[in-house]
Amino acid sequence: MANEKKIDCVILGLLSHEELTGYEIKKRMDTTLKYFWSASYGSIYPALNDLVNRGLATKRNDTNSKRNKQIYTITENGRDYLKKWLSLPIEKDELRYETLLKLFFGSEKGEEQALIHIEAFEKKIKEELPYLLHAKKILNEKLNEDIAHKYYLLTAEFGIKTYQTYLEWCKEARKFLVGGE
Amino acid sequence: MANEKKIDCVILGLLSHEELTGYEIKKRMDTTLKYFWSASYGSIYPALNDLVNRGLATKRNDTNSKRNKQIYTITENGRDYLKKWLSLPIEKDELRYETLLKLFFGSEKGEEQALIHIEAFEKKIKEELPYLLHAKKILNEKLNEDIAHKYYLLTAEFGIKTYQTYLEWCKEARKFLVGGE
DNA sequence: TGTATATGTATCAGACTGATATATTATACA
DNA sequence: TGTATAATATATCAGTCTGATACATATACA
Repeated sequence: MANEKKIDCVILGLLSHEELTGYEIKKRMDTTLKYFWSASYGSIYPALNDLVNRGLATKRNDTNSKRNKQIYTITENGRDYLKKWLSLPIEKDELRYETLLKLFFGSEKGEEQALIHIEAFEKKIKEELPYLLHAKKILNEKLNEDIAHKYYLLTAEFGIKTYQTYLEWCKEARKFLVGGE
Repeated sequence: MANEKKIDCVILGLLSHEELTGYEIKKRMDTTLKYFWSASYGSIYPALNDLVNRGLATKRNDTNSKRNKQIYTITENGRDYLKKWLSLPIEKDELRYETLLKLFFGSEKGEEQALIHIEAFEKKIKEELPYLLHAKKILNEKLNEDIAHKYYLLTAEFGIKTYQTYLEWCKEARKFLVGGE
């Protein structure tokens, strides 16, 4: 145990809310989950096959659709597996910010280059923040419709608060770099 | 190009400041850099051999030490390579927080379990924050001793601000989960 | 003297990414 | 109505990196 592959757990987590295709799972990753997790096709599709083989999910061909859609559904075993994983202590929370890495080694290239990276970071955060704010608004309105919304809201709130802090830091960092101190 | 392996760049970044052994590089990763980057022995040692083969670093046996120490030094080519990488736009800033992932799927196990994860997260942040605050103090005192300290300070400040925000979020999240709304 | 901890190098199975290939269907718009 | 473009959908793979482990020596200290 404790050898739960992350990709299996994320997929089961998503399937615990709704039936999905591999493509739809990737979309959820790239929109909703991207603020704190990510996954590639190269891990999603093999994992889906594996989950079916282990009886944690079932696969059926969507006859309604004209496409060759494979719809995946979580099984009771899959739900148990997910619950067990959710009960285990967190193994790792990891930041992997290339911006901070390049800034840390910034003396090699100087202030001008550091400012470029900070401003690019600021721009990206400013672009993404509205999506989080919008999600918060919608989730607050529909808070009673689904128990899961409460948990979604907590993670959205986390993103909003940290992004706002990032923007404050950007401002200070720019000032610090330009104005000596 | 733009095919710079991250591990090569981090190592060259560290070597641009001082000569180091593989073991010391790992220590820097686990102490200073861990707030925004990480690396394992499994990538460090092969990368060091590779850097030497490509002429970006040199290796010499420490004759002073009784141990079989290999000390690595950055070359001029290595410094150029590092500078080039520092000038390239940031490819990816990534958060990988298992805490948020488990919280997002929290409805499956309920509030009690969610609180456990939030409190564990809070505890870890509270333990780590003093190190960042201490680093900030030291860096501020020695700001004039080394140009690099200015850049170290910026990343420490980033960590402090975000960690403080995390703690605020923890407080609110606990309140939100316990007190209905 | 013993033993626990720190220093130091190295390797490997397995997880995951990023890119790419391939094909079909929906949609925009001319 | 035709057609180019975007979106949907699945799949694979070389290469990167982790986490674990193995092994050996040096140092602190009891």
